Amino acid sequence: MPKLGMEPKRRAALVSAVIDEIGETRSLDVTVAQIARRAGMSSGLAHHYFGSKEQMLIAAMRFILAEFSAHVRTELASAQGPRARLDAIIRANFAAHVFDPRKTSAWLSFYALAQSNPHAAHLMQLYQKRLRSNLLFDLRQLTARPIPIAESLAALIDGVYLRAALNETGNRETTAAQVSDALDMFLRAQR
Amino acid sequence: MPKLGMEPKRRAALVSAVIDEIGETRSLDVTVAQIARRAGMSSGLAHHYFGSKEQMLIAAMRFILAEFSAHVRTELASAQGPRARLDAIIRANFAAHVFDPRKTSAWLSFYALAQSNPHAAHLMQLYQKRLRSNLLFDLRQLTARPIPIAESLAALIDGVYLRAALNETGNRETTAAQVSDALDMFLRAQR
Amino acid sequence: MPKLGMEPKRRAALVSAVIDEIGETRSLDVTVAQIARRAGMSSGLAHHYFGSKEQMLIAAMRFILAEFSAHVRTELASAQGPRARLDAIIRANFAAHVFDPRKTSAWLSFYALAQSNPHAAHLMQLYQKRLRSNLLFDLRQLTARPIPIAESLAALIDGVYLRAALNETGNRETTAAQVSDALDMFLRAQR
Amino acid sequence: MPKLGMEPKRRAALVSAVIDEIGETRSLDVTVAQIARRAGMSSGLAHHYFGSKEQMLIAAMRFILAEFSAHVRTELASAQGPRARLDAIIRANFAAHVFDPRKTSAWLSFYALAQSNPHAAHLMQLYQKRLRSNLLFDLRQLTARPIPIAESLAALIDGVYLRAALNETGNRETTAAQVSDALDMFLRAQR
DNA sequence: AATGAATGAGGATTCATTCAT
DNA sequence: GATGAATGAATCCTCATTCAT
Repeated sequence: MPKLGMEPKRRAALVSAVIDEIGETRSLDVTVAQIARRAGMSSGLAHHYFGSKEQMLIAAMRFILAEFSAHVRTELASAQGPRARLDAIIRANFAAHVFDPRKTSAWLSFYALAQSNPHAAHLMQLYQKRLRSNLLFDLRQLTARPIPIAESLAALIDGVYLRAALNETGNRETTAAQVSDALDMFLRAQR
Repeated sequence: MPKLGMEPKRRAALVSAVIDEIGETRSLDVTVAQIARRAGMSSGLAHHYFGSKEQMLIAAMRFILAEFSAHVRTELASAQGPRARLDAIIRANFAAHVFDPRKTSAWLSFYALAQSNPHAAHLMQLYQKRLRSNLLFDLRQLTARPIPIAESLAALIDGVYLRAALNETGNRETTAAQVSDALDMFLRAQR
Repeated sequence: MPKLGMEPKRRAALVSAVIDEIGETRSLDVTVAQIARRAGMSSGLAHHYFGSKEQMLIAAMRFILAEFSAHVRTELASAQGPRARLDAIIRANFAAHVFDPRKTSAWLSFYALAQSNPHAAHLMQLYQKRLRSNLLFDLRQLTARPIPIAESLAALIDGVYLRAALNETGNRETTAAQVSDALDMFLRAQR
Repeated sequence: MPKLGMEPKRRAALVSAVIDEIGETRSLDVTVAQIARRAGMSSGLAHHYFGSKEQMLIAAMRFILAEFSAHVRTELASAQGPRARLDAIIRANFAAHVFDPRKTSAWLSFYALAQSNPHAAHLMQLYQKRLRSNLLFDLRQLTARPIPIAESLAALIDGVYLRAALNETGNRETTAAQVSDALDMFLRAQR
């Protein structure tokens, strides 16, 4: 059974299985056995690749974050001008794959995990810093008080995401528009 | 040793212990034994009063919610006019005892729990509905489009709270002011 | 099922089960489940009382040591004069219950354990110190060079015990006599 | 990479790794993976050469025994007369490489293993028989009662070694002298 | 009411061994 | 020969829950 170059595939399958499993149970109370079974391998192999359950969870979190970052970059690439770029960021935050119930469920669980797990906390801070600096970069060109707006906007994005994750209404278009509108208000109020 | 009228005290001690324990471990991974010990009784007695661990968690969540609601009412009682009342609500959301790390930690954990536990989900919805209707009541007197503003404001409050819970910066005055400012922007933009 | 005052009984039953189990498998590779079953309880309860498997092993070692010490004291109590006391000590080291295959097997395993386990090492040192000081006390009255004789005698006792444990010849009378004879030679040589 | 004549080297490397690993962990709780890694090969290859972990342990024990035997022969070769030969044997038992903590640690672990493992028991008996017959051969020329002295001397050697293994005092010169002195006493007492 | 003894299922992790390549 | 992927049984330990007293 052992094949060459299986490691990346196995790891990817496990990370995906972690997200699926969290999405299905809607909690972090998933067992390594469940994850491994879903990924089509034994629990022993899962440990062989990740060392511990915690590492699997962190890898899943990292994956979601990386995927999200990639999406932000893609959206930004095709945006013209600071206001359009801000909309691109907002859109990325509420894109289909980010809003996928499996992902929102995982993300919300990771918020809780970040309270007690240093690795998760670190990743969460990374996400927050990136969002903040992305927002600041464009806001600086649009307003004289970019910092409070960036912070409010970041909080708003997280808050909207949080509520959406909990209610699973999933009205994505509305959601992104709602945040974009709020941004308009912030900007107009500064004038 | 059985005394009359102990039940309310025992239940209160347990609820308090649940919150303390969650606050200390910063997660829901607390054991009934830990909770009971902290509350000064045996784990058997804890079960006697609550039937299950889940009920203890729900009771703790309910307690936090009730305490918060009471605080909102108190703040509202001394507020004059719709704008002042909105500030009262905002203030209540970031009051010392609500912002207490033990409470934010518990609240964030409950967010995660609400995904998989129907009782927790129900309480969470209750909280959200109350906040929404409280905001709407006053916003209706200040703007022609109260609903989107209420929703954005609610999301902002939750987002700010979420970020605070994670970062434990705990700069409460700033936080409340930040949200109040955002509200001003929302209102001004509507004019 | 829970009864009052069960703890001492349970602990004693577990300690005895540990020794029996080690004696039967003739190694430390015994499982908590086996021990608990032999002691007539669940593995959970075994952990409840001892916290860990290691603690159970240490408790068993401590028990054997205590039992041995008590026996030495008993033998010493009825011995008259230094030479007779030394014989009493030697006799105690090869008494029936000490020479019980279950005990020798456990003791030999503990020798190995003492290499890597600090608690076991500590108990082993305790045993060695006691033996040494017991021997020295009487040797001081019989010879001008008590220390080397005490050390040789202690090593001889341990060596004879070790060989007996391995070979299970169990010729106890011969064994004790052999050591006593050696002691005579040591003493005569000093004169 | 397969080279001719690698087998003896691989086996030697593994045997050496077993001893090092036991010496380092001071217990038999070493994994095949650790051993193989230390020997610079995969765990699969280790099995290929030895078939099982048990065989590796036995091979290590056999190696130590063979090395020791060779050393005894060397020492004996340069000894003149029975008393000197006995000293040679004693010296060999406490020679630097035999007294090496890695070796004493392994040897003590093998004592424990010999209780439950027939192969280990067999090797242990082999060692004991050889020591006994070596001692007897020369004692016969020095005393009328060679057997009890041989047995006491063997026990003394093992006991001293055991204590040294546990305490790691490693005062080799003293140790050998102590045993040689004891032998003198035994012999003098017989006269 | 109150205790804490008792259970036993469940879960993470380890590891010798096998085997496809 | 050589690798290391893969398995899965085994084991320690935890913990919610029950229940005799």
